Amino acid sequence: MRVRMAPSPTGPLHIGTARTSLYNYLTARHEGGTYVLRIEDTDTARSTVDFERDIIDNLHWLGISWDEGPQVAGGDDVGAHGPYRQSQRLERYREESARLLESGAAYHCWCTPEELEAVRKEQEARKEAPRYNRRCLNLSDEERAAFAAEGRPSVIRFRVEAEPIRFDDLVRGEVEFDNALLGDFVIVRNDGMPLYHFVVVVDDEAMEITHVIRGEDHLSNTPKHIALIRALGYHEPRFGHIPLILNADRSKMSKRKSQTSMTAYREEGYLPEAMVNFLAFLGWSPGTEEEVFTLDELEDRFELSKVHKGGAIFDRDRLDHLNGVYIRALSDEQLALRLRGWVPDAVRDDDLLHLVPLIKERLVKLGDAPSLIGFVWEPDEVVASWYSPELLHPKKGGPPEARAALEGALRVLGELDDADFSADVLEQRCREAADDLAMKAGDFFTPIRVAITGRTVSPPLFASLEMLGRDRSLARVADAIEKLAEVAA
RNA sequence: GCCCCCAUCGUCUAGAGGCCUAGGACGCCACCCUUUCAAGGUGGAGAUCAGGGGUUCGAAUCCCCUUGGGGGCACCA
Repeated sequence: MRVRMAPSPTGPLHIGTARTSLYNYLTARHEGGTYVLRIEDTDTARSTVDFERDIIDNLHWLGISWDEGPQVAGGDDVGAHGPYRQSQRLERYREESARLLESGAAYHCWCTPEELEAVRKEQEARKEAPRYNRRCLNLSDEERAAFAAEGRPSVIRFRVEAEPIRFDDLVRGEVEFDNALLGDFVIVRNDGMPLYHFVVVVDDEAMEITHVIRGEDHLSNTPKHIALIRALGYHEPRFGHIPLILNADRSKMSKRKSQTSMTAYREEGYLPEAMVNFLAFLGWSPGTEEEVFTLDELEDRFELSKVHKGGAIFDRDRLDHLNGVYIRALSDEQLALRLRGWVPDAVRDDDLLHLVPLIKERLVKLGDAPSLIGFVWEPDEVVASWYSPELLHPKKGGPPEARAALEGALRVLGELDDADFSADVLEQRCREAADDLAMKAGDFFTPIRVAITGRTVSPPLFASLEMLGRDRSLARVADAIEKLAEVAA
């Protein structure tokens, strides 16, 4: 079995492309097949090497690897079926279109876009299917020669036979189309660049692809491909059309309505293993109630035959949940390592490691870390700017209660030396202080929490104090008291 | 407009004729734990299986129709 993914570098890696790539990858691995990456860059106007890099890097990031094709953006090919970039295969396409021309399966067409548009309008007015009227197929030799002599550029059209096309789709079963409804479509543009439907067929043959697994949006294009395959005398691969990933309104997932670029999710701090797990379950399930799977396990369990037919909405809540599951499953050391990019360089590795237990179970995405523990490395003024004096008030209480708690804290913290400034001791002393003041523990802690972290929601208070250290903690409590006073004045 | 595909809680899904008075997960709501928030635990609301016809002793599961949704019909991929 040989399968492939064929992204077009006309944009960053799309969630849908990633999922299709994943399904291909899993199928190849599960069946012991070969996986090929082909870059479909015939749209020279929109393709860039930067997009190619985004696609390849993100695929690697997800843990998807391939046996043939470029491994690095702009890099050399690996594999015996290259080149793997369509822009480097132009000669082959030219030869194959020449064969089609010669056999009469394709013909030159000189119609201008304006002429085509006029015909289309007429057909619409008559409620006919809009398709090419074959004017150029029926040209006399003299007319043809005249156009050619004129030097007018021409496209090459494939002559579609009026016949039913039937195939057994790997996920949908028997599907039948009537090619009599199809018009003769263009396979080579008038500037000589071959078009998608044509190159995809040429390449799949050249790369000996046996199973074409792609999005359902290609289902109705398949009869075109099969017609082309037959005209060229190629081997017909099996086709499998997987369901689409949908926007919240059930339309095909799009940039307009959803965040579709993998890079964006990566930058928010989703883990690749969570993304893979999530994507795999959008349209597939093992048929059991298990739902947390590593890539390895997916390779083992994935079966194309269990892929669904209906589309699935991309549900961020579910992704978030899974991401949390994977984050919590990481060791402190592993999580600290992953967090490195989200935390300032000034924060030392061993400090970061100590911070990890404070946030591990409240992290949804890695990118949430700064808002949770930023108070540790941000300067006092910055943290103070995060809150207004009213936030210092305990739930049931106002400025007097806040002041009492903060002054109590100032005294308690001041009594401890650096060696005793640990979460355990801190908690014990603060509880005693709360008792002395006849305050509920929670009411006593709230003003301190806000003074220290700048927020009403934070990691556990005493561990936070310990991380901050005696001097900075005292300074922040003092700042808070001052802030309270300013309002009173 | 034409062609094709699809249809189980809000969402992802289990379900391949009797195990289904439809199960799980996310989300939501309560309660417990608790210094906040999470995490965790317990419980709950939530689907007449889109609707209607068949087939069958028996249908979420098979067939047909309707409805709804989606995709495709480019000198984009």
